[in-house]
Formats: sequence, C-alpha cells, structure tokens
Amino acid sequence: MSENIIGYLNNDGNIIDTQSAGESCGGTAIEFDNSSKALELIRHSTAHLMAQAISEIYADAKFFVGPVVDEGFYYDLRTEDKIGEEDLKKIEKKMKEIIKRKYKIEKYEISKEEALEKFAKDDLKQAVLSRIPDEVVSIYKQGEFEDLCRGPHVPSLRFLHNFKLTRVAGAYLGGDEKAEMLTRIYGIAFADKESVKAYVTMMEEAKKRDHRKIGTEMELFMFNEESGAGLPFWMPRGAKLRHKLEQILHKAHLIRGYEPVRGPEILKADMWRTSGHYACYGENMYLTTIDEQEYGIKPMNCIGHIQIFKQTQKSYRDLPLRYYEYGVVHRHEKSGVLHGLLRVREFTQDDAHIFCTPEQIASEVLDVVEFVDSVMKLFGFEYTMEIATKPEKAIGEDAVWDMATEGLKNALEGNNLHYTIDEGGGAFYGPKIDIKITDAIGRKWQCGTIQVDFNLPKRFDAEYVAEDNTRKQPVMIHRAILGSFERFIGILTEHYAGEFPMFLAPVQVIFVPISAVHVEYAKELKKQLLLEEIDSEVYDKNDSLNKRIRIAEKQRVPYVVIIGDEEVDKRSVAIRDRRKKEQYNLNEDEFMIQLKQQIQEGRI
RNA sequence: GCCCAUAUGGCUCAGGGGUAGAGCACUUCCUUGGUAAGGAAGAGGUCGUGGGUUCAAGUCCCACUAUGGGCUCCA
Repeated sequence: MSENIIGYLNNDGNIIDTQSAGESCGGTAIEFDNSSKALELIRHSTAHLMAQAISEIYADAKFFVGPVVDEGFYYDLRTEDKIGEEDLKKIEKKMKEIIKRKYKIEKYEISKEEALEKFAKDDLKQAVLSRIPDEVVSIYKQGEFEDLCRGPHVPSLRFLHNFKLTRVAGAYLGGDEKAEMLTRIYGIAFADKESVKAYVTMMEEAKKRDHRKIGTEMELFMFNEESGAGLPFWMPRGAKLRHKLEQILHKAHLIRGYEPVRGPEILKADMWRTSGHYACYGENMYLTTIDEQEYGIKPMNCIGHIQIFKQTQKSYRDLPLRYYEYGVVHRHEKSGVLHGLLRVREFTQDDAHIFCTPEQIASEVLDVVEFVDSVMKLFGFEYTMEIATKPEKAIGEDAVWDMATEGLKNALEGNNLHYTIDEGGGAFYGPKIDIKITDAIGRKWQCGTIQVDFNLPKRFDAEYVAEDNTRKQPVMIHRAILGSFERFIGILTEHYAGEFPMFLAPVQVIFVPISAVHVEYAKELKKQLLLEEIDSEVYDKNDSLNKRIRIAEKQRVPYVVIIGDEEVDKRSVAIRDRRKKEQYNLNEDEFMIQLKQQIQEGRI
C-alpha cells in the first residue's frame, strides 16, 4: 500500500477507507491531496481528532454527531464547562499533541445491541444509535479514544496536521428547536499548510467586504438601538444608491408590461383571516388595534393587489395583468436571526402579482425567470434556483398544489434550467421557485422568488369574464426579483466591495478644486450633473491638495475630477478614473457624454 | 426564541477595582497647494441600560437592550 493512499473510490462513487478495504480493493485510490474526496476523509478524521482532544480536556464531554459539511466539519457535543472562542486554541494545541502520539486509526464492528450496551452511559450516543437502522455498527479507535462512526477515515493521524478550528456555536440536538442545545465546534482542514493559510486569508478578505462594515464606512445605512432591532435607516448616500436601483428597476418593469400600484400598510385583521395569513403566518405579523378593531401591518403585498384587481371588472382580454409595487412589509423575525441588511424586520420588496389564466402560467413564469436572469447578469451575480414544495402549514388541496408544483418544474425543465428541490419549503398558499445568491463569506440568501397561487384568488373571489361569458378565477403569480431592496443592496455591497458601478454609485463624481478660486466652476459642473440625475460632491475643505486627493480616492467614487486653472480656462476636467487607474483630460461636453453613456449601462 | 461571545467619544480600538486614553473624523487659526495624509490649538465620553457586591465598579456578579457567530425560520 502506497504511503500516500488514504482511501479508495468504488464504482458507486462511495469512499471506502483503508480500514474497510483491506489489502485487496478494486477501487480507484484516493491520494492524500486537496481533492474533494480526500478532503472529505481528512476533515472527517480531523473532527474525530478534535473530539479526542476535547475529551482529554473536558473529561465529562459527550459527543453527538461530527459530520463533514460544505465548508469543513463540525462536532456537536455537551460538557458542563462552557466552551468559548478562547478555548479553541487550547483544543487545537491538544490536537497537535495527540498527533505526535502517531496513532493509527482502527476500525472494528459490533452488533447494535453490543453498541447500545457499550455506550449505555452515553445518552447522546444512544440518540445517535436510535437513528441508525443497521444491525451492525462500526467503531473507530485511535489510541484510547473510540467513537461510534460509519467512517470513512484516513489510515492514521499523520494526515491531519493542517487544520484550524473556526468557531463555536450552539446547535439543537438533531436540529430540533424543542430539543436540547448542544455546543457545536466548527473547523476546517486541508492536505497542506498553505491551503489552510489561503483559507484564513480568504475569510479575512471576505470580512473586509462585509456590508455592515462597508455600509458604516460609506455612510449608506444604520441601525439604532433605541429605535429597535432589525429596523434599518437609510442615510443620504444609501438613499441615493437605493433610488438609482429603484429607477433602473422601475423602467425594467414598465418595459415588461407591469403596472405600478400601491396598497396600504395596514389592513383589517379580517382581511388576513380570509387570506389565511392570520392562521398560517400570524406569528410573523404585527397586530394593532384602531377604534376597537384589530388591524394587521402587512407582511406581504398580495392582499392589497387583489383588492385593486377586484375594484373594476376584468375580462380575459385584460390578462395577464401584472401589478407591481415597491411594497414595504413588516415581519416579526426572531431576534437571533437578524443580520445587518440581510435579515431585518422592515423591508421593501420589489413585489409583483401577475393575474393570469392557467394556460398562461408557463409563459409568465418563464418571462419572470428571464427578467431575473437579466437583472442578475447586469450585476454579474451567479445564482441558483430551488423549487420549494408544500409546507406543513398550508391552505388548499393537494391536487391543486401538485398542479402548481408541476407547472413550475415544467417551466424550468422545458427550458433546460437547472434547479434543486426544497421539500416543504413553499409559501403557505403555493409552491415557489426561489432564487438564491451568495454573500461574501459564502452564505446563501434567498432573493428573488416566483410563486404560483391558486388559493388566494379563490379565497377573495377574484374573477374575470372568460371568452364564453362565464366567470372564472384567475391564477396569481407572486414574484420578486431582488427580493428586498435591503437584502439585495447588502449583497450588492459585498459583491462590489463598495465599489459600485457608475449607474449605482451613491456619489458618482467627486470634484477636487485645487484652490478656492476653482470651487465655483466645480459647483457649476455639479449643478449640470444634477440635471442629468448624476450625484456629485465638491470636496473643498481646507485640507492640502494631496490629502484631498487621497481622501477622494478612498471614497470608492467612480470619478475623481481635479479642477485647476487649466480646467477653468479651457472648461475641461482632469479625470482620475479609479476603475481603470488612468488619468486623462476631457472637455466639458465629452465628460457629460461619457458619464451619460455609463449610466446607460444600467439599463435592462 | 435558544447556545456562546461582545458593548469604552461620530468611526476603529487600547486600558482592567482607586473616578478615562490613542488614531481617524469634528471645530478654529495658519498654509492656497497640480495629483494618495502640511502645521498648530481645541471641543467631545456619568465606559449600552438598570440593579447588586465593595470603603471604592468601565473594571466583579445578575437582569435587560443591542450587536456578532451559529441553531431553527425566512426576502
């Protein structure tokens, strides 16, 4: 057996470790490197090593499960002592120490019965065993440390030198909110030291892009303890950025045949009872009383749009009818899940409801998918799609759900669009396609969503007059492209690291007059830009020229424009383009044309 | 909501039982400079809030609020 082989890959794509394979294994060898299969082995074994270290430090430690996940591994455990971030170093040190003992990792099998007896005093292992259907279970052993585990593992501890424990967190036993909270420790491991270093550097770089940090630095948005958690404030620069995004999208909607509408922020509670929100979504809603009547602050915009639909009589000729609104909604999110702009309690959705016939669903869904794609392309986002099916709390019959879910699948499959399934993740009134994009440190967030709904039109008796002069019920497609302005701008901020493209930048041009006599011309230019809806600032503070250029450059403004004698004389501008790292002069007209062109790039 | 951690001037952070410090930002003055920090002076904090321990609490303990990392849930 080669020194560098840590396992084998059989024909089914499963990893067989050297302990299980014996000497005569037909599979392909897995070498000790950073391939995904090798990492799976390394990380799984590192999780065990960590458990061994923890058990030596915390004698009472009991372990639940320790799997490999997308980014590294974790182990869930329980101790009397509290383990904090500080303790990770201590555990790492112990892990290094254990490696030096040069243990081999050995495997043996026992019956489930024997295992139940062996771990009789360990309730967490009992819990693990209760989830295993097999009659024979395997135990992995390194030195004194033994753990119930199906494997696979590397042959010995010497393959586990390069790791880092990354964080401590709480995790419910088995992911069940009602169950006990265990301590979870996350870590990462690679085949070589350089990769660990590269990983750490990457995480640090990603943290620099954190929208909360950049948002504070650039004065885009803020939160305020006295005002309440999860309630964002938009500062002038953030509001300018948001306004530009709103305008780009406004046009994009009109071009695609949407019509703007707007409903009230609060509606009588009975409305929410009719819709099913009160029963199915009530715990997320804020309620209030006005003149002894109960009202609900809207968590969604659909009810308002249905009322607008119903206000005038509709013909089949009116369909599909596409209403859109930048709808402000409030949802009670649990305090622990709030996260910068990415998870808040008040946010604005780019929401639309398409009223159509069942026959029109497929083409409408596709149009929306194309709309989503053009928005994501404009910003250069990679995204994934997920079809979410009927949740536990839901309204409507199964047959209707099946029909709607099939409709979504067909729309995507018919156009060769890849998707995954989120079982039970749908809205209470219908299945949906969720569009997910990834933040700076790899967390996935739901943004856009497309939901097919046969239920609400029925509950509210929405109808149209069909060709044969009968009354029929329209289907509703709920959809959002950005999802919410808050979340989308949060992700945009990380995506661009605050260096927004010209068509989005909160401040698009910053003028630096060389001395006081040049300020007037700069202000004149600023006014001209405003007429073209371009935001600029004149940086005329009493600082040295060098300092003002330095500060201006650090603002993440697309154009830094220097104005001196020469520029005033010739009515020109001296541009420092920080994207292209170039300096050049343009006359006033050329400058305006160039800026306008770049604004056009934001069209979709 | 649950587990763990954190909370010191506008921002970033140091200090660690004997009544507060730095850098940036801010104010005023000098400097009027052609491409990444010119100089000087000054103002600003009941150390998140409320209790407790102590002769004495930013510092130790408890609760609350907010924030961070996760779990669970969602745009």
